[in-house]
Amino acid sequence: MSNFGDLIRIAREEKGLFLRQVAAELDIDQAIISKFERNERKPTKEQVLKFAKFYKLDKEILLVEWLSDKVAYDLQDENLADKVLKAAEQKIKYKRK
Amino acid sequence: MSNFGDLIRIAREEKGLFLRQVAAELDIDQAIISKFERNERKPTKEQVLKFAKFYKLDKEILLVEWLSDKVAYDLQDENLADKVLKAAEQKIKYKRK
DNA sequence: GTTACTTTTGACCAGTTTTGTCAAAACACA
DNA sequence: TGTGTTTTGACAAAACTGGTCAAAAGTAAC
Repeated sequence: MSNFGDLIRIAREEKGLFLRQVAAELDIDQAIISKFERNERKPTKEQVLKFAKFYKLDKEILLVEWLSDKVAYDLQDENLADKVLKAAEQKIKYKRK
Repeated sequence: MSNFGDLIRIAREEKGLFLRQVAAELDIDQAIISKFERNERKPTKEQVLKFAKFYKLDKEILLVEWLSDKVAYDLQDENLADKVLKAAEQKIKYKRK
């Protein structure tokens, strides 16, 4: 199962870059990027888009990864997760009208 | 489409109680309960459980309503909502192992 | 083991968001 | 108008986030 951190760590390693370099390029502290890569902290949406652009990753894929990490995190210790997701789906559909 | 606020407002009206009375009973400021009922504020989990107990509503139903409101809110302006929910579902399933 | 480097950890701060309190305003209705 | 309920909004307190930094831990060559 993939997650946001893995995606950006793999992208960085494939390009052979150090945290320091990415940090300088994106103007984000390297300690924070380290935490993003280990899923210890969640980036903001702007940061997600920065990563997508810099690593040339599909914006949508990265955003979905990021948001679903967040949702899964919110529901992690809820045994009601399935019901919640179904209900949320209905509500979102409803709002679209 | 139901939501947390409607459920507790209807429950209160069915019992013919005033906000003041519920507030005293649950030790929550009546202004806040008024806001919960109009979905202007989100309660904490503890508060959700207090309402379930007091109104004798099914705990699970109320929690699902509350959590799905939250998830739907988080994803409201994301056109990726469907993909996000599917991905989150997979992640939760995966974590269960 | 020492050196030279990268990554991780944790303490701290600042800014934002959330939650609670309260009283006044708005509303309902006899 | 008078008596009650509900809603609103300003404010404070508490909790949460996001960023900064330096020290600690890890890695590899020598």
